[in-house]
Amino acid sequence: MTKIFEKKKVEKEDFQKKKGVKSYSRLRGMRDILFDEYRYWDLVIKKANDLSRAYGFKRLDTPVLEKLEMYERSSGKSSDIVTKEMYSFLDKSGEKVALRPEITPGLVRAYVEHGMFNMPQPIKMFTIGAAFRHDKPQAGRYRQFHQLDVEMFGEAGPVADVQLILYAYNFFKELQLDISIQINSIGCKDCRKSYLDKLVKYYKDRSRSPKLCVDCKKRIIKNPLRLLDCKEEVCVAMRAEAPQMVDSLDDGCREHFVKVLEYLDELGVNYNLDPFLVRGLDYYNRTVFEVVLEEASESRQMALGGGGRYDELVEFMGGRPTAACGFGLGIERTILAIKEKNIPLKQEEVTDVFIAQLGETSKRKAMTIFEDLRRAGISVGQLFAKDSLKHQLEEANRLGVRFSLILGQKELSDGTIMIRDMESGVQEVVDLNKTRQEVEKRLNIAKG
RNA sequence: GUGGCUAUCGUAUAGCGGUUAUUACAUCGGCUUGUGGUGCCGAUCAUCAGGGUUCGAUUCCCUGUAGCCACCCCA
Repeated sequence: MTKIFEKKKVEKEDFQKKKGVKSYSRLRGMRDILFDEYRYWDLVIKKANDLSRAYGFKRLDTPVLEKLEMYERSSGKSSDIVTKEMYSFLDKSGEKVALRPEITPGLVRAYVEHGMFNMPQPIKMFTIGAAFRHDKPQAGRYRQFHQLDVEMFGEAGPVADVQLILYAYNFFKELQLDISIQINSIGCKDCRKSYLDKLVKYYKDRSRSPKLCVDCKKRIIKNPLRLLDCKEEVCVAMRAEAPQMVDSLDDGCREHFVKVLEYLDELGVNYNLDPFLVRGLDYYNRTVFEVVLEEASESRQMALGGGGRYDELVEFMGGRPTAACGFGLGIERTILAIKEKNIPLKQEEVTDVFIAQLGETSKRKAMTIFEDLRRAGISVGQLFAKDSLKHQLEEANRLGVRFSLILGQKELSDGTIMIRDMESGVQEVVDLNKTRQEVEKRLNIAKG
């Protein structure tokens, strides 16, 4: 290290020590959402609001912090999300609480707690908010991430499933992303039971079970359904011959699933039947689906969203037996996909006119004019914090305004104000009392 | 949680045992003390942290941290 360098470094450290300060950085897997990023957020949130309105879903937000027990019960005490990834801790009163690892349970809780079964069914709701999982971070995967969550309670028929899938489908399509829907039915608790017996029997066969990977040897006992989505080569090969859930559906479940698919065909929704699709949460039954990006070019193959039916969950969470279904989709992942596809964003909001001031008295007057123009619906830029005209016009230029108003001592004493055309550089002096009219006149001409 | 790759000004980068650590954009100042956009001049700003090897480390090694990639899982 050179001497100069060393000296500088020591100075910096000394400075920090003397002041008693240090700098901090974000926690791992956490992100700040900066100004430019918000342009994407606005786009996505607007699409969510528009579609929710169109399909009749209303917004409902619940707290990010809830009782730990609630997630253990709903998402499943054995699920990875609950056992390995949840941020849970004791609060100051000693209560076991958790930051939500997913959003659905909170919405179910709200449905039950507010007695929504007494309202006209179905109840259709959506929420946009943060969820937390202590995962190992990667692109599109953060410890605090945001989901759009859409749920429908009190409708058992296939139209409910279809409307949700359609919502998800249109959401991505209208954001110009090429996605496909992976869909499957995992039956109800009755027919799934007999299916699982068949499945376990298949895998326990002496010709197969010794070859299974380590994880699958556990799965066969703990959660046999998950045998199906193992990525190990041997296990993938083995599952080709395995009995499929769709063949074991009972009459009710089969009829339901067939109807869902018929509707989707009718509506022209591009879907893939995936007999091995199972989801990571315990509460699903019948229809399950995932949204994946079509682009084969990207090696990254992350689900943008997923959901399904959970007809038992409301009762399981202490409510009246209520059929329900829903889905969640990742905001960050959606934005990542939009960025990777280079989908152009709308231009930022334009500012119509800038007001510059020179000197204390004109600053006061300029602030009043700013308010007048603002109330008249004109979008006005300003930099009252700086006094030099140079700085102010620089800012005006950054904002891309068509006209700048300049108010100095001279204008103020004459009762006038200067209007500068930023393209031509032509400046005119007009009556201060007619500022608004003069601005409006010029803006109208400029806009044609 | 497991394995791999990476880490230089705000951003994007060059250098790879001895340099005044490169360049561009951005930022700030000046040319122009009441005038922006293009021009010219100048300035500020970085080797992720800690240890080791070495006469000497930004460069090599180890550990930590963070990001990325694959897996696990999922959004």
